[in-house]
Amino acid sequence: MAAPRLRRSQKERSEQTRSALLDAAIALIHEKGLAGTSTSDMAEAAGVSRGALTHHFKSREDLIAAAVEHMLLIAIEELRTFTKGFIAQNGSSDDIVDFLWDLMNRRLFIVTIEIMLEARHNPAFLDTVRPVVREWHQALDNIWNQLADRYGVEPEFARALMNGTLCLIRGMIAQSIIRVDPAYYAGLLDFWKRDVRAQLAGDKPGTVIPLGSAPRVAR
Amino acid sequence: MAAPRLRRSQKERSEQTRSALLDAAIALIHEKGLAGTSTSDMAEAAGVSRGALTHHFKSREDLIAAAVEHMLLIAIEELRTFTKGFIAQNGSSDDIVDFLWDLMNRRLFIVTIEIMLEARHNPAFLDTVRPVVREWHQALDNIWNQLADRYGVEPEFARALMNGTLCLIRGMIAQSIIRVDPAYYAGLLDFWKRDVRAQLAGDKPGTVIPLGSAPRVAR
DNA sequence: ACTTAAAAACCGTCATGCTTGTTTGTTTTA
DNA sequence: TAAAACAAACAAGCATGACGGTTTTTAAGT
Repeated sequence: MAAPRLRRSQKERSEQTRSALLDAAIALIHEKGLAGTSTSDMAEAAGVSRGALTHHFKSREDLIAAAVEHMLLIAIEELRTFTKGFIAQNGSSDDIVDFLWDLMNRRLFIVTIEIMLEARHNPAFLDTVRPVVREWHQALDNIWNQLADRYGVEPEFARALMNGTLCLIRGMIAQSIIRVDPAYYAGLLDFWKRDVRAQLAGDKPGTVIPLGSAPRVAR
Repeated sequence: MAAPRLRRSQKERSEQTRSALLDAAIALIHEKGLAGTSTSDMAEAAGVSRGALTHHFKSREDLIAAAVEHMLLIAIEELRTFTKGFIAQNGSSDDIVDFLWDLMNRRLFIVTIEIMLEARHNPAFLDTVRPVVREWHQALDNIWNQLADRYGVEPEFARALMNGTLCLIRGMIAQSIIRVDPAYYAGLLDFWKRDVRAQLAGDKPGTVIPLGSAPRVAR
């Protein structure tokens, strides 16, 4: 944005500052943590005054909640786009695992865990974010069902498998905060992808066995 | 503690207040989050004055770090005790999964994730907690090795499997913050336990197949 | 087209409350 | 009597929400 347009409609002005604040909030929560992100920080990062912030959001918490909703709605959109492509191109379960890993690794996991930890002891905040989180899980269920269809397994089974995938990814990212070791995580993910493949092919016994990245030793 | 002993040695007094502060810190971090835990809170919860707190710890961060170390050392001790029992009683991989789930679910995961999120953007703090985290992982590796021995698989393989277990558990607890559904988590854990069993029995093809809790449908 | 009044967006200051670390004083033990 | 443990008051800083004032846009009205 070289030179801001000299004349913008009220709606444009409003939407632009609002949007800038939402983006800044997410970026700051990711970078400095929720507790380390003050309203002044957010206003400054968004390039607006603190007064503008208070004009658009009635409290800090209100802004945070809106920012999280904003982020999740975008993620849901990405997920839906991916799902369409997945169906169209006959994707494999590996693609889903990779996609979720990338998606969560950007900012999604860190920001959501910051939010969840706050929500854990702030019931009002929890109620605020609950609806959009529900929407997120519905979008996930949708792709799980597509997967079940594709591999001819029970939806229940696919859901368990994929929820497990998400949990594993969450846990891996959590660990990656202190243990920086891309190869380790890549290995773990490969391990899991093979496992998922085998699980989905479970009705064809012959193909199931070769899991795990390391050779086994006779007992 | 009805009536505090009227006469305690300096060492006793010191150790008692120190210990009370460490315990209070962990309890409060678990209950109200790291950011929501002030030095006044900790002193009050420990039943000592804030002056006593500042006498024993040179800063809030110093106390927090000591408390985390305290917590992890206890967890390491528990892990070692369990490992001994595991070997003595010829335990199964299920026992390990159950043990880790219980252990992490008490306070360990929530508190560590609070700490890790802080450490993520506070290098000095990260350096402080790193050594004890390393010790924790060494204790874990130890039990992984025992497991590998027991099932006659490559240590590398057992480590991958068990690190995956830990990641899964972490992710599950993270999700459990917003989704309260014990049956769901129990199911996921069963699912995983079966998978681990199959993986460890991987060199005996015939026994591998029946994973997953839901029946499969022909394609 | 031009003026003008209202509304919306925006800005900056102020008051309040909380937190931390410091410091000075008191009690308990050695 | 000295030192350690403990207690309480103090000072400085920061964050939030409130508030009064300013600029920009909109919508009439003529």
